Amino acid sequence: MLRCMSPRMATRAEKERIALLQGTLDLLILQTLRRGPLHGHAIVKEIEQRSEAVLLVEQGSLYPALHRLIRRGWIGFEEGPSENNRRAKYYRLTASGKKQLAIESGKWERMAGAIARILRPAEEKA
Amino acid sequence: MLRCMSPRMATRAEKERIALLQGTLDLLILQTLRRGPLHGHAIVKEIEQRSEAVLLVEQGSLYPALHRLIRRGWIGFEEGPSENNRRAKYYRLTASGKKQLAIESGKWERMAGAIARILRPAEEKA
DNA sequence: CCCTCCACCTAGAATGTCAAGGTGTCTCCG
DNA sequence: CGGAGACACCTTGACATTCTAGGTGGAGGG
Repeated sequence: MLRCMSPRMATRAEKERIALLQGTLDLLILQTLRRGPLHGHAIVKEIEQRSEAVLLVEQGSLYPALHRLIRRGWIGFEEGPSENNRRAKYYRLTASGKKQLAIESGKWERMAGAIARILRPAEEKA
Repeated sequence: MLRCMSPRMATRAEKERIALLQGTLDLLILQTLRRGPLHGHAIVKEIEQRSEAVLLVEQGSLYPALHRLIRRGWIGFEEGPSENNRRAKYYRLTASGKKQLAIESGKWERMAGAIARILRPAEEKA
C-alpha cells in the first residue's frame, strides 16, 4: 500500500513528531474515557485535540494499550454503530479503572512535580 | 550476595517505587550536569535529593544512559579522585550537550503541558 | 582482617511504543 | 456503477529504554 497520504493530513504531524513518554498512554486513555464511552478512533482524536496536537497516538500504540487495559480489568467495551454508522467498539471505564485512573494520575503528578523541581533550580532561593 | 540491605536504607525506596518514565533519564542527567561535573554516584544522589526522593535512579539505568550520552557526544568525562579519595569519572556537559538539554527540556515542557491539559478538564470553562 | 560503603560496570528480561502492513464498510462524487 | 477516501478495527516485528540481578575492586572503620 502506497506510503503517500493525502497532502493535508501531513500538516501538523510533519514538524518533528514527539514520541509519547512510555507509560503515559494508559493514563491518557483512562482519563479520556472518564467523560464517557468512546471508540478507538475517537479516543485518538480527543487526545489530539485536547493536547492541541502535541500528543499524537498511533493506532499501533492505541490498540495494544486498549487490550492491555481490558486484560487488567480497567476498561470494558460494547459494540455498537459509530456516529458515522460504522461498526465500532465503545470502550468505557470500569469501577476499578476509575481507581486506577486516580492512582496513575497521582503518580504522574508526583513525577511531573519532581522533574519540574529538577528542571528549575533558578528559583531555588526563597 | 544477600538481598538484605541495611534497614535504614530501605525506608524511602520501600513504599512503592515509581518507575522512571522512559525517555526522561537523559534529560535528568543532562540537567544535573548543568551545574558542573559530577561522577555517577553523585548524579544519582543529586537527582534523588532534588526530586525529594521521588526519582530513584538505578545504576543499571544510569551507566547505560551515561554511555549513551557519551556516544552521542553530549557529555564527556575525565578521571579523577572522588571526594572520598576513590577512583571516579567526572562527567561533564559538552557544548552540543547543552544544546541537547535545551531541546529535551523544551520537549518535556510541551509534553507535560499537553498532559496537564488533558488531565484537567474541570476548569475548562472560561 | 572483615565488612561496608563507594564507584564502576554488564547481561538479560521485561515493557511499551512505533512503523508498517492488513481487513472491511460507508459515503461521496463523477 | 465504480473508485477514492475516510472510518474503524487489528497484528507483527523492530526498537529503545529501564529494571533486576548480578560482578569487580579499593577505601576506611571496627
